[in-house]
Amino acid sequence: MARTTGSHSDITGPRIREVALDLFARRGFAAVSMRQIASGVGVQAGALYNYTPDKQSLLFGLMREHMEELLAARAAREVPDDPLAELEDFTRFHIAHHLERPDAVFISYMELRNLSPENFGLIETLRRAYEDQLEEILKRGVAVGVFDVPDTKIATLALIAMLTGVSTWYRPAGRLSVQQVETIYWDMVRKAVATA
Amino acid sequence: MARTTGSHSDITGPRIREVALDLFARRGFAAVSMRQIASGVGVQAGALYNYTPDKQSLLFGLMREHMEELLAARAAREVPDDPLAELEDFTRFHIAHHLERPDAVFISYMELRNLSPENFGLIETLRRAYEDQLEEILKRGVAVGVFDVPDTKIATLALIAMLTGVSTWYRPAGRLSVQQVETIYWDMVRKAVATA
DNA sequence: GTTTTTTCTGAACGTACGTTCAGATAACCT
DNA sequence: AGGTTATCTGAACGTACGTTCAGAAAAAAC
Repeated sequence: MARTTGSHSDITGPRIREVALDLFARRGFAAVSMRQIASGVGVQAGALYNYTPDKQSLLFGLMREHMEELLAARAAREVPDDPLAELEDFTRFHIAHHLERPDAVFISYMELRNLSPENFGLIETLRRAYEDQLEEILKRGVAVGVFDVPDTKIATLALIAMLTGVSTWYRPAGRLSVQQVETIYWDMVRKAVATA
Repeated sequence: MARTTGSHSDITGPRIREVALDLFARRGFAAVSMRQIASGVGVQAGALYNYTPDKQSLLFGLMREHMEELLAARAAREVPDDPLAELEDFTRFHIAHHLERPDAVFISYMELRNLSPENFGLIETLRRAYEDQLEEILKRGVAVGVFDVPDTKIATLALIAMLTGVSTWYRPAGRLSVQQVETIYWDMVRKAVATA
C-alpha cells in the first residue's frame, strides 16, 4: 500500500488538527500518542509527519492558532468609547468567544508546560497582549473615576480567571443560554470594579 | 543489595508523596514516570510499590489528602454570624490556604482526568462539599438582603474561579504580601455580590 | 499516455514505560 | 545472639512510545 485514494493535504491537514485538539483536550497532551491521533484521522502514524515536524509543534500550532484567533476576533470588534461600555463589551466577548471553543481554551492554559521555552514565550506574549487590553480598559475607567480598583494588574488577572472559568462548568444543554451567562457575569464584573 | 541502611517507611512514605506532588505539579501526571519519582526519593522504582498499589492511586491519594485538609481546615475555623463577615472569612481563608500549597492546588484541578471514574467521583464530592459552603453563605446573604446575586450557583463558581486564580500568578517574592492580596480580592468579592 | 509530484504505508529503530517478584540485607523483637 | 519482620534491589516482563524512511500508489501536470 501507499498513497490512498482520495487523499489530500487540504483534508488530512485540518483533520489532524481537529482530532489532535479533541484528544489533547479530553486526555491531555502527554497521554495522547501519535498513533491515537493517526487512528482518529484514519491514517498511519508516519503520515502525520507530513504535517508536523514533531508532536510538540502540533500542540504549539493549535495554541498559537487559538491565541491569534482570539486577538483577531477582538481586533475586528468595534469598541465603544466609554470605559463602562468597553468593559461590558469585553466581558460578553470573552465569554461568548471562549464558550464557542472550549477545547482550544482548555489546552491553551492546561498544556503550557509541554511547550519548549521559546514556544511558551511566544504564547505568553500573545496572552499578555490580550490581557493588556482588559487592563487598559480598567486604567481608563479608573482615570475618569468610573471604576474603583486598588490594583489594575491584579484586577485584570482576577476578572480573566473568573470569566474563563465559565468553560469549566458551562454546558450548551444546560439551563442557561450564553446570553444569560454573559449577563450574570457582567453584573458581577460591573459591580466588582464599580466606584464605592 | 537489598534493604538499605536507615530505610524506614515513616520516612520513605511521606518522601514519595512529597516528590510525587512536586513532579506531578511541575510536569504533569502523565509526563512523570515511576522511575523519576523513585530517583527523586533515592530509591529504585520497585520500592514505590510498597507504598502504592499503582501510579494512579498515588495521584488520587494526593488529591484526597488535599481536599480533606481543605475541608478540615475550614471546619476548624470559627465562622462569624453575619453573611458579610462570613464571606470575608471565606475569601481570606481560601486565598491564604491555597497560596500555602500551590502544588496540591495545581494538581487537584489539573489532573482530574487522570482519575478513574470512581476516584473522580470521590474528589468531586469533596470539592462540591467545599463549594456548597460558599453557596450557603451567598444564599443566607441574599435571604437577609445584604447580597444581591442573580444566581447563587453561578456566583459561587465565578468567585471560586476568581479566588483560585491567585495561584497562577502569586509569587512569595513578589511585591504583595498574602494579606495584601487577600484584601484586594476581598474588595472585589464584596462589591461583586453587594446590593446595588 | 507519460512523467512528475503528492501522499501514504508498513516496517523498523532505540528507548522508555508500569508493574512484578525472588532474593538479600537492615531493623526490630525477644 | 538469634529469629522475625520490614524494606529495598536488580532484573525481567510485555507493551507502547516518537520518529524515520524506502518504496508504492494515487493525483496532477504536461
